[in-house]
Amino acid sequence: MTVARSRSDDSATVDNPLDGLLGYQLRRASGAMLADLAHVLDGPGLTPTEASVLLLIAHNPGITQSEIGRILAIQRANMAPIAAMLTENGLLSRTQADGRSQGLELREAGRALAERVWEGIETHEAGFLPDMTAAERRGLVDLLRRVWNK
Amino acid sequence: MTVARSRSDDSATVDNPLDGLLGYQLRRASGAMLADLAHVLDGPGLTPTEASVLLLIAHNPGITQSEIGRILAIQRANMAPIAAMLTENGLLSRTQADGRSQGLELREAGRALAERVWEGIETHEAGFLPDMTAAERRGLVDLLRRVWNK
DNA sequence: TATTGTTATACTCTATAACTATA
DNA sequence: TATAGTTATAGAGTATAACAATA
Repeated sequence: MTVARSRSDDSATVDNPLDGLLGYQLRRASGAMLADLAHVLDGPGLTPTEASVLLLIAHNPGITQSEIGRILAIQRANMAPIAAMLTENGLLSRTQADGRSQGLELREAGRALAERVWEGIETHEAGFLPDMTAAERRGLVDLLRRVWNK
Repeated sequence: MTVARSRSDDSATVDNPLDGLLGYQLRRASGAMLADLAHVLDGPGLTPTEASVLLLIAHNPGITQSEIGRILAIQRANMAPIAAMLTENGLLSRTQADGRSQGLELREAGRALAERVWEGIETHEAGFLPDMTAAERRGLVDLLRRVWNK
């Protein structure tokens, strides 16, 4: 028999109605991984968003700011300072593609940093749910992709 | 045989190296559900955070602000304006527990709103991954809980 | 007309520091 | 000493509007 516990009982088990919600668990899980990632990226001196842009350019030399924004869900207006920062730090070079758009590609320092960032991310990723097989992990990632994609 | 496509090809398939990352997929999935939830809560006039506080109080009458903050990962300092807003809108009543802490419980309007909010959330949740069994969904939620909990 | 890059700006969310009153 | 509630503030992250140049 369970007894209704007074809320002044400090160690009381709290009934969290959000606990079974997909949206709530996504928020908490995402927040936890993002906080850990931010810590990992302190070394390289990048924010998670900047790192994602760096990696996307590394894999797609010649991509434009607008294209990056569409893929990563970053507003065009918010891409400008990110691209400017990467350029000022000597990580990125811009080549005029047509009169209004410029293709982005990494300089040598950018490629080296992207490699370092990627290694950090792999370690970071492995730290979460380490007791899953690669197949199970892939299944989870595929499921999450279906939540927002398409 | 695949051919390296020029980046000036607008419909080019972009190689997104983040696509297989758990952290990235969590971020995108969480963002999509949060945006949809915010839209759902436009009616009740609450933010997702305010709604989560409302529901937690509904299920735990007498709970304190600090306790809510610990459970939902909201700073004590950020709980103050939320509790003030709910009180000013006649949703919440405060009862002095001891000299420094006050137990929170919903007023009748708060209970009614919590009920309405919960129904909205259930519809919202059902809109994502509707082609899953209840057991599959529970499995996913349990997995996500392990990502950040403990 | 639509798109690219840009600037300026506002708004939300979250984090920190400091203070008081109390335990 | 530690905790509860509060205020003030600062920093991200993100959103909108507008503009010039170009397609």
